[in-house]
Amino acid sequence: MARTTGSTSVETGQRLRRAAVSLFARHGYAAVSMRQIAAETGVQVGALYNHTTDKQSLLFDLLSDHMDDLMAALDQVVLPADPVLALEAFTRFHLRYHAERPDAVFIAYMELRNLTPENFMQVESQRRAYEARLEEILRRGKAGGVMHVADVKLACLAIIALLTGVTTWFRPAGRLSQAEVEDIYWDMTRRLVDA
Amino acid sequence: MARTTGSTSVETGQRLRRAAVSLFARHGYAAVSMRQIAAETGVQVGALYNHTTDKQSLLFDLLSDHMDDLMAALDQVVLPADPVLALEAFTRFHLRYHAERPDAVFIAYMELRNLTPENFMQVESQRRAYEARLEEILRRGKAGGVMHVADVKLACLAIIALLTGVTTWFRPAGRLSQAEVEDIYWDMTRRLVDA
DNA sequence: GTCTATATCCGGATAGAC
DNA sequence: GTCTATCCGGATATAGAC
Repeated sequence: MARTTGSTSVETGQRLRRAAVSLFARHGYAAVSMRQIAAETGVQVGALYNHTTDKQSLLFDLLSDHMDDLMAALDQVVLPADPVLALEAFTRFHLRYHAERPDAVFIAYMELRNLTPENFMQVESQRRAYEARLEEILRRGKAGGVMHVADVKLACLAIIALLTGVTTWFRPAGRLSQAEVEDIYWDMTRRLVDA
Repeated sequence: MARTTGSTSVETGQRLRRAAVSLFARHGYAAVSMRQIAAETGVQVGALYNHTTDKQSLLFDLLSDHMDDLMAALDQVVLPADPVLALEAFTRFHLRYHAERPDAVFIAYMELRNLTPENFMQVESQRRAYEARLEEILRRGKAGGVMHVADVKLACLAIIALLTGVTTWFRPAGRLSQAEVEDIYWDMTRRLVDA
């Protein structure tokens, strides 16, 4: 189906990526076929290969670009010098950014094992760079005596797990609004480090 | 390869399940073939079907039995009447139980989407029953004024996410021992509810 | 209960016309 | 850039001998 005239390479490429993100999130990378992706994109199978070299590259690009976007978005946030305020800013940013892209977030941590070892290492290092930002905040808070952090690395992992877990159940039409969830989670995060 | 004499149905069935858990955890349900499972089990493909009706049933049985075992193990734990002590007991139980079966835990929350809708509903209800135990503790702690819990449901989900996240990185040979991790996570959990 | 062999289908990826 | 047609390997599951 779907328009063969008027379509540019960029547009089809975008539709392909959106289709892949949606399908991978719902069924998992390994369970989704290139035929399904083609159908969702609105082209025939062969045409996909004008926009990606193979299925693995498609997954890698989605994950790697997601991490790039996440880092770039965090860089736009002005993190206050005060560690507690910085932690609040980080918490709210993380929740909001993830709430806006549930599918991309979901595959970013569910499909890591379907990357080739080289691709996995690359994405892992991007993820560590992101976590390092949080670790730095916790380290400053601990050094300044305004947070109780027994172990910076563990607190970092705990907070990330805590916050990212929201994406597994949050629905905009649910009992709580995004803003309410954000407030409650910031409250819990703050208490977790005793700030 | 593999003994055809001296093997009983039960033994092969156990080996099959162990092989499946290990492979599913490493590569994901959809990415693992029955051939691989057969090789790891030490039998030929056809023999697998004496012990499971199909691949989907195999996954379902693993997940459902895991949830049953988890509930049964929790039932063995004597939860103190005091909510804070009960939360500590729950936290330590959860960490220890999950640390002992990293593979089973991993697939129990990674492979939910590969269940058929009916099977998914069944396992989901088992999972909710487990979470209800934690919710009850938090509800009592809040009612008794010994915990600060803005929202019981969210605190429950947050704590589960926090604790279960440990399985994604914990290795016995790592920087911290199981006991150290347990203490630090109980400390963070306690602070999270301000107990 | 396990084996070998096979039916049947679906997967990723490519070739070549338009 | 997209289409149709196809190669080819590997998937689940079954049949029938031992």
